[in-house]
Amino acid sequence: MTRSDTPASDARITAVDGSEIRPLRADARRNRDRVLEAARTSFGAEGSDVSLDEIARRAGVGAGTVYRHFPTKEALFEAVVFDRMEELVEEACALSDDPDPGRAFSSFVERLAREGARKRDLVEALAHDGIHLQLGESPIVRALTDVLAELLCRAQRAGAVRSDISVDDVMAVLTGAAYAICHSRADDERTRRLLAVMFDGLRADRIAAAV
Amino acid sequence: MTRSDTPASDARITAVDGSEIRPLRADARRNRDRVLEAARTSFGAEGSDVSLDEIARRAGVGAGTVYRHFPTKEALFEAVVFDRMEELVEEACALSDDPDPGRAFSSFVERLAREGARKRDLVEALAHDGIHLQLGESPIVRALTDVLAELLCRAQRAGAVRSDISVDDVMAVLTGAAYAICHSRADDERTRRLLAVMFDGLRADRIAAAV
DNA sequence: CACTATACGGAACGCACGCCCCGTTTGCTG
DNA sequence: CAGCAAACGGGGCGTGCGTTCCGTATAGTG
Repeated sequence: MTRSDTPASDARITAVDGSEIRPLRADARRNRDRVLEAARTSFGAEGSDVSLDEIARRAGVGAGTVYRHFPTKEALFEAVVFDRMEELVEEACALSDDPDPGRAFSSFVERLAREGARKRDLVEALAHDGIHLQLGESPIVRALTDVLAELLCRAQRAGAVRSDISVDDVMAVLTGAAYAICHSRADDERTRRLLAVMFDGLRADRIAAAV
Repeated sequence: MTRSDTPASDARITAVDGSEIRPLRADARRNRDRVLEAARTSFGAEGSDVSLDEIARRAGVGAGTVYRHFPTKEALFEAVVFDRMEELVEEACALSDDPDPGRAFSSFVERLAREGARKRDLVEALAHDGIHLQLGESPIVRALTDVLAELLCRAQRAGAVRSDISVDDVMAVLTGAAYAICHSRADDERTRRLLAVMFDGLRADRIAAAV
């Protein structure tokens, strides 16, 4: 959804640019939500290469209806990704005042990695893979990066995370971890081990000499 | 190439099943090599979603010629990947009798990660992403896994690598690292840092409590 | 209830891609 | 050099997918 926190929360819609738009008709809103939900499921499970007809079918809607709400497949994909990122940013903000910076960082990193491991669209978006997001440097990505940077910086100052890496490095590590988990048919145990390797690699103590 | 170490090393060809086939005509062999070379470049740079016509064009050859040598696009992709893996297995075997098991393991893992970071087909193959390889459990993949297992086991016994992970875990980590590197526009410095994080995570000392 | 703007669905279009076919060319052999 | 099997190339076919269009249905309004 372009705006509005929960589906069908309000009849009024705010476009991306902030301008007010006439409220949608009831059936239109319902269909829009269905499409978005189907898209979340489909893109999450299979990534951006699910066909739009398939999404329309799963939403119980004609293809034309999808295009009335989202000008392009890419726009629909972006909407899904943005929603997910928005949720993540909120969660990260909630962790911002955790008294233990190391724990706050770890919690969020694990959350993001696990989310990415089950939502292929997220990995694609973070890795600039598959559909190319126009707004690769959009406000949401920016917000996510910023809040992660905040958590990282605090964790580094607290001596919980190695000091030689940047936010972008962490994002790359996260992306790789999520990709590895969801593409290696990882069960819970393997997922746990892969995350453990990642976390040990991110820790501050014993920075290894480069090989 | 289905067999034969260097392009145009011999006029005789051995098919996948080991049966002898009449030697190729000179122009056929030359074109076959050109196609394979173009495919290596294309698949390496862009992954499996380069069009076959594009590969044919880069090879200076008609599409029909490609299909005379490789029955399907997938077969061509497999041929490229198999070649790469064969090279890697050879390198790994050469490291097998290194007196320092930890170093041998590290060298190969770094080699594999860096190779994957520059050859998208490899990452796709290892991650079962993109084109689905029929021979996902082919001899070459098996060989690569086995030789890596050997290196890993020795490194673990020597106390250089954490003992709680399996070959499949290491393959997953490698895949993720390669993916992260090639999809984050990583320069040399970032690549070095990402590899450092991976290696630190793989080390034996200080296995962190799971988060 | 009638009327209209709004929204719907799915047939249709254009395009790109994997793959095949066949008239033509070319390397090999006697 | 002649003859033929082998190989070539690129036009063409079928399919799937993103996108558009338009005749039909319906929610909102007075």
